[in-house]
Amino acid sequence: MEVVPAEVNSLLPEEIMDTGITLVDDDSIEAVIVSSPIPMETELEEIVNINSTCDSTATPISTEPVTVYSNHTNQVAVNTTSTKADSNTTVKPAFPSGLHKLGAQTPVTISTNQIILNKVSQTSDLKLGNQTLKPDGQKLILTTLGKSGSPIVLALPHSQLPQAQKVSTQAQSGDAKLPPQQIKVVTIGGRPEVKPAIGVSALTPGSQLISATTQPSVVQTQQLKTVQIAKKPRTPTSGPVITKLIFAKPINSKAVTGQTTQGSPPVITGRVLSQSTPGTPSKTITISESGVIGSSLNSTTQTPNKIAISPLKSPNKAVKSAVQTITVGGVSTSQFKTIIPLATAPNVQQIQVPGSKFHYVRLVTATTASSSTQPVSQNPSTNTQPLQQAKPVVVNATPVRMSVPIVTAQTVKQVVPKPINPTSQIVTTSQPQQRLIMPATPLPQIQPNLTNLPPGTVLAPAPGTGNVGYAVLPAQYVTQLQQSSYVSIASNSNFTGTPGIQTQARLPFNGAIKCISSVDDANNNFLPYTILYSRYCDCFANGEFCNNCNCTNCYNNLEHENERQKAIKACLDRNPEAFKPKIGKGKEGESDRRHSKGCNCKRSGCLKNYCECYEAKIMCSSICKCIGCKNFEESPERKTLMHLADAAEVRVQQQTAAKTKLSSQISDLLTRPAPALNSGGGKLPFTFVTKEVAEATCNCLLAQAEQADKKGKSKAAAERMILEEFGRCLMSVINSAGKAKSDPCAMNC
DNA sequence: GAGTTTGAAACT
DNA sequence: CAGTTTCAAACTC
Repeated sequence: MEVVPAEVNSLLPEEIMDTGITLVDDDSIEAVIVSSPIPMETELEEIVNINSTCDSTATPISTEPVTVYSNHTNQVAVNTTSTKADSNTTVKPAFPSGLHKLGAQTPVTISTNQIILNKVSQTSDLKLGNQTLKPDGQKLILTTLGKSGSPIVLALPHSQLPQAQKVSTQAQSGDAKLPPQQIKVVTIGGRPEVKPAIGVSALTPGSQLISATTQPSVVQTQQLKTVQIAKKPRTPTSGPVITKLIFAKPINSKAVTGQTTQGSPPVITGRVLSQSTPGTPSKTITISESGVIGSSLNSTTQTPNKIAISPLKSPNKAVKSAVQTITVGGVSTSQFKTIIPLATAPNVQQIQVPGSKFHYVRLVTATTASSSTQPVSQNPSTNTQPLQQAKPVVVNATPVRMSVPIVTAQTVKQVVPKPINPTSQIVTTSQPQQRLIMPATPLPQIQPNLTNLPPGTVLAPAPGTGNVGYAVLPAQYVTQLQQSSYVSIASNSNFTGTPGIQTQARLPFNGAIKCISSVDDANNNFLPYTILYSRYCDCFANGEFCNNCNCTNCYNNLEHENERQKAIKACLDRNPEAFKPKIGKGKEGESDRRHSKGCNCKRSGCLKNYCECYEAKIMCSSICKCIGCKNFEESPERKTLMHLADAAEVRVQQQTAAKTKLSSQISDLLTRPAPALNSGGGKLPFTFVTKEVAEATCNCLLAQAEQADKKGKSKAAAERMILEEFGRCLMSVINSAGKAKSDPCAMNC
């Protein structure tokens, strides 16, 4: 069983979507540890535990420390030291120089920082843009799409090498719990300031190193995180299980204030992890790294259905977004999302769960279901390797068929307590609105009763009950995943922008409508990024992938990441400020917030939502070029509008309160026993409004009307007379009711 | 829900 | 920089 530790998800969308997150000292980079093919997903620690418990001696562990170092000649060399005959791989930075200028001067370097880890099973070289990947028998190839001046450092410090090897040795001795052919890893750097092999932190024993180091003096240090995909011994019948892992990680941060920080480091924005096993198609691990768009991070904001890829959302938009944050070890991080290794050639099927607000997806693979998945140990106490990772919860579901009512994630996590580093503990306090459950192994059916499982939850089969496990992950990933299933390495090789992907746009699952972008011209030629994405697409403008947008020919997705990156670059070329928040902090003495460019309204008087200032609930400033602006402090129109708005709001509140009260009273009345007319005590006034009383009252009112008419009273005066008469009638009724209460015969007499 | 208005962004 | 075009959101009916 393979699992992507939920912790990995801390790098994923939400975190990045945050509009106000301030890049503090670290930005995290996760090392990805991929061990070989496994049917199920689970976190390493747990896997280790499992292995030690269930099969501690059966599986010799060999780790494959990967040493990656970068030199300053813009080459990233990946040295892999493993018990296997791995050879070195040299990867040249791929990105053309054209991209380089972005990073330095433009905070946004989304397009410039991608790292693709290809696990190469092929003998031929891969070419990605300017990069040439030489498998050399290596299992992983690290490529960087980053700026040529920004070497990506995948370095295992020389000082660490022995240790890593030692670990490997220990593992082989049977002591370790890691399965054979473990990992490879991968750390991603790619910042300009990154320098080779500095300050690499050693992972816990059994972990492999993968580190990205940054310049020590650099404020933004990168934090390592690891993704481990444990490899279990394969049974003769086992088939390849994991096909791809896709992590889409948006870029960190958008500054609410609009202030930009200098030299914001690139952040991993997305990854596609895949794994190849002998006899199976090669799989790739793609890790894209994007730059932070000159924004400071100080809060975490997430739009549920969007996959954020950059901190571009304007503050006012961000306000609308649901904020999902979790605190991990005192550090606020985004909620994790986990993408689980999928079976090869996954066939994703949506599952509707009645009553559940989550979407589930069933993944059915074509591979044999009898694979090598081993029952997961449920004895966490045997886990002696506290990895600094969050762990997916492994649930020992009864003869697992995920059809069984499963404990909620929270419960599950309690069930599987595990000593972990506090900083890596996953605390899920809020859930995305969509979840996906994906079987780690082929399964004929899912009987969904799996609500409330947080992303990252791994449902493992009970021992001896089969090979099916599930993991919960956000729906958008599945959408992306599904799309990406069409993408092969070949498509990835289109990094140069070759018009290879064309017209194959696929509608999202629920496909909606928006972002209609052309892909072909009349000659059926590929139209490059300039029109790939509608500049009017909010998702794109906000640095998000489209998801459930109803787009037509939408390229704003993971599958078309290359084109998308180009589009981003194009936008930035046109306007370096394109993705910066429109609402920023004003000058000294001005209001706290103001539009960065100012509005240009002509007809709306800046008092409608057409005006970006008004929409942001700020007043126009000196930089606005609006005509007939009424959106200033002393504007009577504005004040009137504000008063009206306030009054309307108050009215709504009052109405709501009145309705609530009335509803409560009616409910109360209905629940009371019917008043006994002869009880002498429970009579209510309305019980005295008989037909006769009503007729008499109406006669009185008519009489008043006639009298007013005779006297030549005005309409208003007549109405007043009638109302006064009506009041007297009501008083009479009430008085009669009061008397009747004290004297039951009063009304009858 | 369809049609109109509006202004941002792109284009020339 | 200014005028025009395109587009999606806001608005109106």
